[in-house]
Amino acid sequence: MKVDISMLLTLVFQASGVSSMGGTEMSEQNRELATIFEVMANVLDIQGENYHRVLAYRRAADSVRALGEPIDKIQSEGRITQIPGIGDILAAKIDEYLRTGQIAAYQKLVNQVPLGLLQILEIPGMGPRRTKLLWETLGISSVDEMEAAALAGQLRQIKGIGARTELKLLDGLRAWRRQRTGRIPLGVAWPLIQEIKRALRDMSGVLQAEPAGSLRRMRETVGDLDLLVAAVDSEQVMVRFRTLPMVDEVLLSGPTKTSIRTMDGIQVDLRVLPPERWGSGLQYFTGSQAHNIRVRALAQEQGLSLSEYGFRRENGAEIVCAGEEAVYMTLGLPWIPPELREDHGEIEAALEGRLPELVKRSDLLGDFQCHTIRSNGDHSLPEMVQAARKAGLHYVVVADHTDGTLCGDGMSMADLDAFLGEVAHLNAQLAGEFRVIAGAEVNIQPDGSLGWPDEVLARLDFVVASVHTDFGLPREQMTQRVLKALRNPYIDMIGHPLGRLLSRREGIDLDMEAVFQEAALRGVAMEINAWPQRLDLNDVYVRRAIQLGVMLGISSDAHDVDGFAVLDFGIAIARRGWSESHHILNTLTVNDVLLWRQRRLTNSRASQRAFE
DNA sequence: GCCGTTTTCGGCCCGACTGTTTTCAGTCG
Repeated sequence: MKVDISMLLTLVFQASGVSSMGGTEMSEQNRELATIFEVMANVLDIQGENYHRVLAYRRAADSVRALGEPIDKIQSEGRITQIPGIGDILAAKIDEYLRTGQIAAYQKLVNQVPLGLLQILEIPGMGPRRTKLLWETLGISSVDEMEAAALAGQLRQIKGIGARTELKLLDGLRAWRRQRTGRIPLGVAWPLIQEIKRALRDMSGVLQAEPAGSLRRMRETVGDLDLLVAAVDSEQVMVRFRTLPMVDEVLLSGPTKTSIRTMDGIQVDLRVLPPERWGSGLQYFTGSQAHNIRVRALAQEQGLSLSEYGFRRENGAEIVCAGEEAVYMTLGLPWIPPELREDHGEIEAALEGRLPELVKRSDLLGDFQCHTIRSNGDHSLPEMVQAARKAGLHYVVVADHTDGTLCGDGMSMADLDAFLGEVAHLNAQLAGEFRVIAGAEVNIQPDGSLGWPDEVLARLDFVVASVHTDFGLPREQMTQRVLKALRNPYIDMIGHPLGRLLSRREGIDLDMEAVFQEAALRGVAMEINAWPQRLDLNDVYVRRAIQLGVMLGISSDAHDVDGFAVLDFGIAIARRGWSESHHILNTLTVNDVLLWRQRRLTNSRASQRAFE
C-alpha cells in the first residue's frame, strides 16, 4: 500500500499539533520532509530501534523544520550535508524525495506499523515500549481501541501496567483528546506563568522564581509550562503550588517536582532547586533538549558530567553553579541567551565568539503600527499617543486601516485632512518629547494594487501595506500580488507578511524568498507583528530576512491603550531570529527613520527617471 | 544515523517520578 503523504500529514498534525507549533513553514517541501523524518523516528522508536538512530531522525526533522530557506534551493547549491544532523544517508533520502516526491524507506516503514500507533504514542504516559506492547499483545492499533480496552480493564493484562496505570492512561487519553487542537500560544502561557510565579515568589524562603523550558526560550507556542523555584524548604512550595486556585488536578508530586493541570487543561510543571544549584538547574530546564545535548557533549570532552545539579569530575568532585553564567563559563563559553538555545548554530557561534548582541526591549524607540477609533481601535488618537509614551516609546506610527479592508469602518480619504490636522496639532503640543507619525495600513488588493491611489499615499509619512482579503490565492498569484505592492515607492513596510492567525488560520501561500529579495532590493521593511495571535514574521523567517539584508520593524498592532505591552513578544521573536538592534528599524530615532524612508523615495524616483 | 584536532568506529545527557516491582522498566523532560 502506498501511503498518501498529505493524508498522513493531516493525521500527524492532528495528533501532535505540529501545524500550529512551528507556524507557517519556509516551504511546503520543508514541512513535509520534516514530518516524514519525524514519522520515521516514531516508527523506528516503536519498533525498538537503536535510540540514537531514532534521535538522529528527530534531529534531522528539527533541522529541516528550522531551515530558513527552501530545501530544494539548498539542494541545488550542494549544501545539503551542511545542515546539522544531515549526513550522507539522510542527504540521499532528501535527494530521493526532491526527485520523486517520496522516500522508499519511509513507505516501507509506515507499512510496517498501523498509523494509529503514532497517535497512541502522543498520549501522556505512553511511550514506544508500551505502544508496541499494546499492539503486539492486545492488537490495539488506534486511540479508540485503546480507550475501549482501558475501559474494559484489559490494559492491566500487560506486564508493567496495573489498575492505577490503566486509570492514568485513560486520563492521559482524555487530556490528549482535549489538547489535540494545538499548543498553547505564548500570549496565553506568559500571563499565566507570571500569575503563578507571583503566588510562589511571595513565600518566605523562596529566593528565585523563573519560567523555564520553551516558555523561557519564548517559543511562539508551548506544550506545557515550566516554572523553576529556588527555595530552602521545597515541601512548603509544593503545598502552595498544589493548592493554587487554578489547579484542577495534581498529576504527580515529589520533593523536587510537581505537575498539575489547570482548569483550562494546561499542564504546569514546578521544580524546586536548592539555591546554590540554581544556575545549573535553570540552564538544564531551559533546554532545549538539543541544546543541552550539545552542552553536555562539550562537558564530556572536558572530563565533566553535567546534570541539573551541576558538574561532576571523574573523581567525583563537584562544581556547583549558583548562576547560569557559571555553567557556560565552566565550559569556556559566554552566556547564551535562552532565545537562541535550539542548537541552531548558537554553540558554534559561542565557541567562535560571534554570538549576536541581541536586540532588547529598551532598544525600541518607536512603534510602526497602532489603530484608533478612526478604524477598528478602541481609543482616540490622543489616548493611544499617551499610552505609547507610557510604554516608554518616543514615536508611534498611527496606521489606521484604510476603508474597504473589512477591518472596522476604516479611515476614508475624506478623513485624511482631519487626521493630518490632528497629528500636526498633537506634534505641536508634544514638541521635542514625542512624535506622532501620520500613517495608514493600506490593503493589498488581490491584483497587487493598493487600497488608496499613490497621490493620497504620498501625503502620509509612513505606509504599511497588508493582505487582509483573499487569503486563498494560489502561490504564484499571491507572490505577484505582494511583489507588486513592494514595488510601490510609497510602501514602507509589509504588515504581518504571513497572514496567519496562530491555531486559527494558516498563513497565505507566498514565495517568501522572492518577497525578501525584492524587499531588500527596494529598501522596504518587513513587519514583525507582535500581536500574540500573529507573531508574524516568525522566528525562522526573521533569521532568513536578516541573512538576505531585509530591514525589519516591530509593531504592536495595538488596538487599545494596553496593546503596546505586546511589544515584548515582538522583541522575543526578533531575538529568536538572531536580530541585533541594527536589523530593527524602530531602534532608530524618529528622524533617522524618516531619513531612511526619504532615501528610498529619492532612489526610487531616480531609478524611475532612468527608466523613463 | 551522525560525527570527528583523543576519531572512519564507537560513542551518542542524565536524573526524577511512578507503578509494579522484590530490584527496575518505562516515561518524561
